[in-house]
Amino acid sequence: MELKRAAEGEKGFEKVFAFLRERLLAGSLKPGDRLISERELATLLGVSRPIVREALRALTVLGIVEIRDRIGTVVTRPDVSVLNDFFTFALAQQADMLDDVMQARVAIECQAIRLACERANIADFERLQRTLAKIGETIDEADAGGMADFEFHRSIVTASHSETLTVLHGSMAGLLTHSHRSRRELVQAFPSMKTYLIDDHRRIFEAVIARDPERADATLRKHFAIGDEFRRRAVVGDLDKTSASR
Amino acid sequence: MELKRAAEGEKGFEKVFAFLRERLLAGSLKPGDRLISERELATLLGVSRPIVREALRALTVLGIVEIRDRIGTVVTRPDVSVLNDFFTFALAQQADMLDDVMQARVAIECQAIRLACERANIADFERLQRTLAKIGETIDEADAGGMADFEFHRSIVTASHSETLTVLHGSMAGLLTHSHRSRRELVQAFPSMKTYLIDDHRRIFEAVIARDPERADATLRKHFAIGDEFRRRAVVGDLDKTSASR
DNA sequence: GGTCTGATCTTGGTCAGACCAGTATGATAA
DNA sequence: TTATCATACTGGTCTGACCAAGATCAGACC
Repeated sequence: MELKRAAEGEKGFEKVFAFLRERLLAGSLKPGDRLISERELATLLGVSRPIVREALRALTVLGIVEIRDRIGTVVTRPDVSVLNDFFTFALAQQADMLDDVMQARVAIECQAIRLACERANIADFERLQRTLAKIGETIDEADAGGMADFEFHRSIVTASHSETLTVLHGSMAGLLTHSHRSRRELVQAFPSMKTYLIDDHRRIFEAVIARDPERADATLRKHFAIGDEFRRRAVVGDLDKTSASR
Repeated sequence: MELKRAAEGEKGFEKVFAFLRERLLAGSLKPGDRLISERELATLLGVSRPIVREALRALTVLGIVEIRDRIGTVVTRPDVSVLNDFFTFALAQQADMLDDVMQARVAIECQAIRLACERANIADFERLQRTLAKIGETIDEADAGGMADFEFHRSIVTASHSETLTVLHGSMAGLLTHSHRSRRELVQAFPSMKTYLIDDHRRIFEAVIARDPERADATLRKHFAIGDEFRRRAVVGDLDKTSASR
């Protein structure tokens, strides 16, 4: 059997990992299933328990499996946290990747809003409306304001009813949260940004309500572009063109 | 120090993982660095070696470090394979996620082509031209044709010069490769699709050359939409009205 | 008879020490 | 100075053991 040969050919960790991988991919191990105990797995595959634990731990960080203390190991549904971890580490080692991640976020969100225009239901509309209102209410608070902004954009993605888009967006949005907040801090100093924030989001909302993908996409893109412009000016210290003072 | 408290508060695996995570995120451990040996790490953190190995293995599957036999553990640059693994597992357990992943791919690629219009250089143009030509040459071969198609789209993303987009696209494109190929198999049976494939890709190429983001995005979107349409018809077994379009 | 309680089995979590097989290095011999 | 070889590493793995706490089931109690 090639399966057995493969299991014998690889050693230790790889053997166990491959063994479980096959079951997972083949579908014989589905979410909710309990794996056999570590000891059984060890004797079954002819390896030691520490090795088995390595493999299980590997699957754990991949979000495939969950090790429950004194209960057993169960298969879980793939989770966002993996991507989160990945992007976190990736970003830490390449700070210049931040703009890059932002691009990816724009990509996801623009696609999401198109889908949202087609698939959003009443509940989605209501959530969008709520979060939009929240943006108006919290316009003067840095933290709450940033949160509201985040929630609004997340609602858009949720309304797309696309799990993959939601997952990807969620994993990146976390990293970009502080960027949201830093933008919000600018708002405090420069009231003229308020109109930008409120009006822009409202226009986006209206486009979704109108179920107009093209307009929604374009409006959202413009929204991001303007946000970029603000940040660019902030770097140069040239924020006066919006109001006065400095 | 909270750092020490955290290290003491958590146990075993978490302790080691958190310890390394901090160094990685703080930047005191950069790609290329060699970690101290497993034994040292174990005594340093007051845990056993198997536990250290669990943590190292976890970082390995996350693509953060690489364990080299009899050499040591070195920090690597985050790799695509993690996302690949994740999507593979995720897809295996939720087959209906395929269309969803396709949506994400469209999202990434449309954003990428916009960036490509701005940032592509001569080399990118040349690669696009080569892959475009390849599509024409291999139009009658299922395998080679699918590969050429894949390469063309990949070239677009590469031309965006965005690492994140490239990584995401790469991790999803693999899963969708066979979908490409199955489409190609249809080509064999229905020659009228040839014009669609060749002309569409050429139009996309021209839009990039013209450095027109809007047109490129729109053309690419249409390309995907038509592809969807073809697949839809294939399901219904109604592939004759190809040149009609909508 | 039904319910509660507790001993026992099992599970994950961890440790200590050991052996192997190669690598890297430095000391010794040519 | 160079070439060779012993030794001190490294990761890779195994064995066997202990702990704490959930799971289970038998026996005691109501």
